[in-house]
Amino acid sequence: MSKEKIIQAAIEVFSENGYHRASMDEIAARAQVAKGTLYYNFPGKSQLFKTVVKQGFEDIMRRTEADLNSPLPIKEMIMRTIRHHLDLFLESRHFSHIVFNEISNGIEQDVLEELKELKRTHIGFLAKIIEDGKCEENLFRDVDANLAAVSMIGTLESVCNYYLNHQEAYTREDLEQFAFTVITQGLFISVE
Amino acid sequence: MSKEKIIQAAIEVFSENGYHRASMDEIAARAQVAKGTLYYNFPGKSQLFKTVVKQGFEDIMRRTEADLNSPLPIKEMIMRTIRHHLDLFLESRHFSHIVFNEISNGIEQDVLEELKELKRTHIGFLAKIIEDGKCEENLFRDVDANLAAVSMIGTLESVCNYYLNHQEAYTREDLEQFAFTVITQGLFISVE
Amino acid sequence: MSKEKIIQAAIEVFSENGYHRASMDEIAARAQVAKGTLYYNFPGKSQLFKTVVKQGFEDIMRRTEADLNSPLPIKEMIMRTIRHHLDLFLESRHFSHIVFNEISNGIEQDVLEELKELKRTHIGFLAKIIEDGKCEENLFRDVDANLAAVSMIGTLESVCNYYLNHQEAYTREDLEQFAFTVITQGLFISVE
Amino acid sequence: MSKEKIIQAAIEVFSENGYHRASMDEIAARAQVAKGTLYYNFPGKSQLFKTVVKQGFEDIMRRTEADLNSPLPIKEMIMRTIRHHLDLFLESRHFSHIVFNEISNGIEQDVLEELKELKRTHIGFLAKIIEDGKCEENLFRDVDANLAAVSMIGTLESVCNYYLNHQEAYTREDLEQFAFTVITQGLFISVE
DNA sequence: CATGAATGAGAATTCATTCAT
DNA sequence: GATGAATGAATTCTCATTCAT
Repeated sequence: MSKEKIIQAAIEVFSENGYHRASMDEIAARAQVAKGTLYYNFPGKSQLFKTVVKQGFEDIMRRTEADLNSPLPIKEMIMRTIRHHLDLFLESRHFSHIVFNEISNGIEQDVLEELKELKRTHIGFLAKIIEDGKCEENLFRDVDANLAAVSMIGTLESVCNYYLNHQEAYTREDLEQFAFTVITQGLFISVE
Repeated sequence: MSKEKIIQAAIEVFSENGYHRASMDEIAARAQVAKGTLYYNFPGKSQLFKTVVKQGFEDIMRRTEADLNSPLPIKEMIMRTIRHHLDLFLESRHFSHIVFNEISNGIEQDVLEELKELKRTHIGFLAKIIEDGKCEENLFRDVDANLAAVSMIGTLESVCNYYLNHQEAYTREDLEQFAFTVITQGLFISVE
Repeated sequence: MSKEKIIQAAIEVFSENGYHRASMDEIAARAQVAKGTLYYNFPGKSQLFKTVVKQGFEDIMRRTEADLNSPLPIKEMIMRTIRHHLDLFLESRHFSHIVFNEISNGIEQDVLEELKELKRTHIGFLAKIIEDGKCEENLFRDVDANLAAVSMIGTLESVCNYYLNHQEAYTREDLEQFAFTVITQGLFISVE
Repeated sequence: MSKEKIIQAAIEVFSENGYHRASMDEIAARAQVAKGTLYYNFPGKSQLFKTVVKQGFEDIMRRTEADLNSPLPIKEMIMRTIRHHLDLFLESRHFSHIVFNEISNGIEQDVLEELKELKRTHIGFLAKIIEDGKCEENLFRDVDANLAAVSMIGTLESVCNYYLNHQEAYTREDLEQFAFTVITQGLFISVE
């Protein structure tokens, strides 16, 4: 059906170009529908973008959640969470960038609000994993869980971006290992 | 003189809107010069952007360097580096975002190349601080210094972004403390 | 439909102003369509120009060819060819000028190449008429047919241009007669 | 002095680009003077253009006249006239094109009038050579001398243009010979 | 449901010209 | 005489959106 084709095309185009550089023309072309069809299915560019972003967030949360169903040690949970986020970030670099960062630019206020809400949900989702970990195994440092979630996302996104430009220097496993280490243990060897 | 006024206006406008949303019209208006004056002083939008970004990078590196030239313990150096980056990020939120993330979107190829070079320089600058620290005090974990630099930037930017939307919940000192902790020690309390 | 209206308007505007003085705004206004419609139908100014020129060339060749179908004495064929070219040149003075001369200025290289090709085709078309004449009636001097074609066009265009500025002094018939004489017999009465 | 440098630069730039594509910036750069200096010496672009065109006309007329002041047979006079015009046309292809054709486009009315006057003078100059020939040797056909002059210019310009694009196929001598033949005797071998 | 022709507001860029020094 | 920074009108082109079919 058109709607699904459009969303897939939109994911591609937004991912490759960012919100502003992405054009409805190209999305339509990529989806192999007429431009009018875009507007038949979505009220406008920003709404289409919202749908795409929403799907991305839901996707990563669903994937992560599914993988965390069975009771696992915290370390393993964090490792898996990192892995799922790396997957998403490496699949569609710009998309993740948009999702986590570009939400602010030139989008209608109301859509913007919804996007921020989605972002909050995602941060909350990660924060909850962290909070749960705190209670269960007393492994986490007593820091604000939201900030912790946010810093984790920032690290992952930034590191992925660098990796994508220097793939010759690292393997995907290096990346995972590095991310896990730096997120959980930081840069210093030990602090009294 | 016009050139300086334009750069200041451009910093503002690019910071507030990102590269694509920023219009030469608004930059000219903000700088209180005619649109032609922009093109008299800069070959085009992307070149102006490059100038602005360059200035930002040089600024933060100069500031940081100036503050680090006396011999200091590593911890203090990292703390100050973090502080300077937070300063920049909080001063011009979108600007830092652009500088560290948006460098990829729809900018002329040649300018893009120069921007990437600037970015590499900055990463190298941070990596060097980390490398030096490794040698001198044996405090750093043996991780890749470039990835370490990149992850640090990612954390700081992401955390700043969150902070700017939740200023009521945290103080600037909270932020600094959190960033320092999470960057140097990670989220976990102890590791065997 | 828009496309045809635009081409007609473009012929007018290009004819009256030449390529560079012609503005897309005016073409749009003359065609009574929005500016965007121009760009919906043609990729840009130079492509629109190319279309217009192409149509002009095809037009004159078609008209001439149609009139030369039946077997005619060479003299009559040349006369008719001259007549058709005068028609075109007098109809749209600048257009013909552009077509035959302005092809060189500030047009994208690829479009320019196509225009030159069109011009070559037209020269070849005239040269063929001349070549055929040579064989059939042994009337033509043994000169290079391409140069002959080119000099014929030059004479006609130049003479038309002058005529358009001095219409009070000559009739259209004078013009035709003069062109025929000077092209076929030259300025001198007789040469041994 | 500046004035002369500017004129030389202007000749070059107008020749290479035509009136509209030529920019005052480039003329200034080519003349190695500041842009203001152009306007100090000439009231504006069109006036500068007029000066340049005037100089071109005067130049060719002077050269031709100098070469024709000894008594010569008509044929030789025509040959020399053709030769001088070919010289000019081949030296600065676009310039001659401008001089003989582009004078009409988007130039201020008053300057345009002066340019037309210059053109008329040149046509008159050629027409006079033809008229004189008529009287003296009774060699010329009894055609309008102005039209004859104009058609001669058209032939020469058109043929030069073609030659410049096909230099591999003809020599300069071929060109001269062809031009002389076609102008004086036309394309047909004999007429009853 | 779907189309695609048409729109028009807005953006970047060019360039002849002015003017204070 | 000469300069060059500054101007702003004009120009090409883009693209989200609308609407009749």
